[in-house]
Amino acid sequence: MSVNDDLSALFATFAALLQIKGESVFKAIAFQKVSRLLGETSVDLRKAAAEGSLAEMEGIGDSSRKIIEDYLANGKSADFDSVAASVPAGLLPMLEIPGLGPKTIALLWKERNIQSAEELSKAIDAGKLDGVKGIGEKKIDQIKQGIALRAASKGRMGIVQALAVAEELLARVRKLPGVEKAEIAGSLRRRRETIGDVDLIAALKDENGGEAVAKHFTQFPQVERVLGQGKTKASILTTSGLQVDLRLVPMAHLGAALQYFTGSKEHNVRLRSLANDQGMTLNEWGLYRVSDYDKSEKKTGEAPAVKPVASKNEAEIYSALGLQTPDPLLREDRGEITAAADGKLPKLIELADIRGDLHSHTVASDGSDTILAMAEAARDRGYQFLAITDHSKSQVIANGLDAKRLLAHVKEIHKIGAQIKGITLLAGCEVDILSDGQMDFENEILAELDIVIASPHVALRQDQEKATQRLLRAIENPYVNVIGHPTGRLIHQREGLPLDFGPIFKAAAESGTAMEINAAYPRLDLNDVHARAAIAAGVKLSINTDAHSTGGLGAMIFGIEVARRAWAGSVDVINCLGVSELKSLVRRKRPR
DNA sequence: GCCGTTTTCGGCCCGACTGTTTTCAGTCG
Repeated sequence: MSVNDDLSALFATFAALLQIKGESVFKAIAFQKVSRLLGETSVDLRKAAAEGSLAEMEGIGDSSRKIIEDYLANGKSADFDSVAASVPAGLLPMLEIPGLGPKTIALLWKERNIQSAEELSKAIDAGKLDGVKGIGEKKIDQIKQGIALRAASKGRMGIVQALAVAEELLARVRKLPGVEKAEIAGSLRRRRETIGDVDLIAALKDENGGEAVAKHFTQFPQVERVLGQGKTKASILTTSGLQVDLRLVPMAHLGAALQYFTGSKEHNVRLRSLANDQGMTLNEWGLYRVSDYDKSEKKTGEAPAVKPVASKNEAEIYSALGLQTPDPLLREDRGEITAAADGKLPKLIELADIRGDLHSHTVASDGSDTILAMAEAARDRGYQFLAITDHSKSQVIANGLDAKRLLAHVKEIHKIGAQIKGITLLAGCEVDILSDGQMDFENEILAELDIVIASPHVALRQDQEKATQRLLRAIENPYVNVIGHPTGRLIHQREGLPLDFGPIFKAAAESGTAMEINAAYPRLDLNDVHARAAIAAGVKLSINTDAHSTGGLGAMIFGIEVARRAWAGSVDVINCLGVSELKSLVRRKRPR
């Protein structure tokens, strides 16, 4: 964990503590914002504090600045510690129980001295919650279910798995008789790397047909448990442990619902605030003039009885607010609304811009297909080139190639490349970056290759200083063209190297070394935030699948989506170059 | 706690749903 991550976590916990203590919700929200800001920024907080530029970051005021400075100087925050000491630590995880919020947690603590989820379960079973004011039989039941639900749902699911579940359900929803149109919304539509729950939106053929559609939905074979069901919404837990909410709206309001439920929450808050500035109000039904809206009759679950400024599709809503429509993947309140207002949203990279994959494996190391099979599969995808990059000798477990085998492999790749039509094969290697930054092969060997990917595979628990120096040394090697999966992280499994990206991106930009977005789940490494910082530093990206079979080449789309979330255009990605441009890129870095 | 091209004080996004209540509080997304 970097110091940025540590501080981000500290502010998130601080916000939760304030909520439970019942302090101003705005104070808690302010700290939540600081937490998000620190988690996503590429600014090195240690440097920013030293230069006195902390206060320049929007959202960080005097109090937050002092907490950060205190933490940097002393390894802890006195403000935080004194608040933390006044609230039992066991209360914080209770916030994860659905249906249980800070007010109820505080109430149970004060009235019944309940200090953890375990104590809460016991108290419910022993009937000790009877007689607490504001907590009735149903509420107790709801809490009980919430505890069971938290145990049943497995937390956040990886995007690849969640997408598969969601698309299967979406196909079924689209076939239901009452449904005109249906789409995925929520964080899955934004393609976040992990998904808490899935939001589906369905437009009804008949406004009153919601109940029937909801009923069908709850009877799908994927349903493990029904969490709720009405005429505008149904909620289920799937057999795979994923919560899926289906929203049912009239066709005329589909755009507004899609916008609203795609979010993110922060994007929507900023957008609605912008609407207010312009005398309008935005909600899940549409964009309305405040003067009209205030006069309208509003019934719960029905569209307001007044003509909206916009509601049919997302584009007309953004347009009415004077904005370009940001791609769903950009809607994270990371500057997209300001850019949209200035007409400066980037032209994002697309799958069709990709001309080849620069990182793949064959049976020579730990892949399962031959050079020829991989080449044909790449050609079938319309690629102009494919780099074969099997592992180097240190990767014994992956049957890594020693120098002799590698040189024979290079010959073989070139031989097959000369025979096959319609695609250029590049003979490369995924060379291990050893723990001190040395390459797993001598430069004389690397010089025989068309392209070199250098990746960290071992010693992934190094401290920031060591890990950063290690990658810097690799970047400075004239034969290294791409740093593969730079952090080595595995989502949900491994943190990866705690790199200081500032100097790394600077060195990569100056030397003409690309940084990889490894498209294979659970790598997705670099992630969206770091990839965006890389682009800002002038670094070129390389999006690769790290395919270990012909099927693995299909993961490219997930790398593209990370790149889009990083605001990347095709000019930022070397996989969009032609073969000769690519070769001259490699040549430029090498000694003459 | 943070912010300001109407503000250095007074706001801070919005609606649905649920439960415990007779008019509202809490939770959620």
